[in-house]
Amino acid sequence: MTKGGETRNRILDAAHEAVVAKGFGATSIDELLAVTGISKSGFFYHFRDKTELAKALIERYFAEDERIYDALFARARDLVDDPLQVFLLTLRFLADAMADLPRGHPGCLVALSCYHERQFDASVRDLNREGALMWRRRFRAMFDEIAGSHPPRTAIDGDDFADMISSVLEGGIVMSKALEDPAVLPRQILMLRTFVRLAFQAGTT
Amino acid sequence: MTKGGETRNRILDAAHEAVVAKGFGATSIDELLAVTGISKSGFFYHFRDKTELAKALIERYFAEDERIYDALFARARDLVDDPLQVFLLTLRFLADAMADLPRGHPGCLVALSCYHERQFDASVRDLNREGALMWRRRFRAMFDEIAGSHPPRTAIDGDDFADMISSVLEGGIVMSKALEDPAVLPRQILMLRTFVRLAFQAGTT
DNA sequence: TTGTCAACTGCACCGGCGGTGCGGTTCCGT
DNA sequence: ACGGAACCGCACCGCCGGTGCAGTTGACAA
Repeated sequence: MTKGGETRNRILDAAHEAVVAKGFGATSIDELLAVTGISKSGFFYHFRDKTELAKALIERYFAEDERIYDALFARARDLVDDPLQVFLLTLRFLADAMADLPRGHPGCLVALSCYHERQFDASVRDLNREGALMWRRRFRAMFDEIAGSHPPRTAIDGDDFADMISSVLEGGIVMSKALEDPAVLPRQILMLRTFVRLAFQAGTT
Repeated sequence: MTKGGETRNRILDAAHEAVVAKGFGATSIDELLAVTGISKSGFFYHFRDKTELAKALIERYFAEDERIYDALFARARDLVDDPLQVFLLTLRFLADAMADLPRGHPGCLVALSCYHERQFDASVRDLNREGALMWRRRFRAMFDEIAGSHPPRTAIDGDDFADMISSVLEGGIVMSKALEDPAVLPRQILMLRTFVRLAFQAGTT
């Protein structure tokens, strides 16, 4: 990591913390300068403008997101074999992980960008879209794998199923925030787990 | 309606349109003045500050939201009797209504407030919480009514079920925006319908 | 008819913020 | 010894949220 890269990361760290806490619009550049101890010129050396900061933030967010899901799925695959059980266990892990966050999920940058306080340019929208499609592909693959051995009880479109996972996660975060109750998100993830179970399992357990 | 009330509403109309299109932070007061033709002093005569504008916007949004759901449920109750069928039909109506919006759902003010571009004060948070609880009560009542005649296939908490409805709606809006595809939201509502069907119906249809 | 009050207008001004421009400095690798 | 990456310092701009205050208009009530 070059020295420039380190500074850039320090700015991104500070920015991420402030943005999830207060939103992008309410996070001023001056404030990030104060936290990181960098000068204004230094900031604009690394980022052309605030929008580019947002882009970098989202890119980093997706990378981290990928890493987390990979780890969660891998852990579940180590413990069970059946694709359906892998997915159900992953959702359980995810719910546990969300429940362990004392102040709840800090907020998803995709949703934050959608409710763009500032009108972002096309590149941010494309980034967002690509991220959402990444989720769709991931969960869609899982759906196909499960459906291979467990015929769904009712006709379900794979993409719709995949989007449902993302929707409940995004919606769960929103509802957790709105209700000011961090427990809502993990409980919603478990509801999603129930849905998956009902969709694929013949039994009533 | 007094003259003052009319002007206030005109401001709120303009504000609502701009806010769902660009976010709260990106909507300037000056811009609202230009659209409504009112003076800056006039604006601040009606609203102490921008936060109070947000509050008024959210209050109006909830009132409209209540009205819409009441109408949807009433229409469904007119057509079918069984509580489960009423709910399934309502979800169908809702999906159709969302599909009819040419540019998709413009965005929910609750989610917008949660991803508060500006840090809103406690009163806005309370308003948001009250709105989310309103949803919970409404859908919870529906759940209880259905569960009375249709024992769920698996143990489901009523509040979690109710929040699931809100979550999928909120998440569906986010995913629709992220994927830049208005069709995602209605499809997610139909997925939700599938979930409700699976949760309560013994048959596999 | 006069007074009163809600509902504004017009204008000057403030501080914060995003952003620009530019000249200088420090330090690291070659 | 030199060039370039990685900054610092500072002056300046325009927009925006917000304040303060004096003045105007029109409806309605005494």
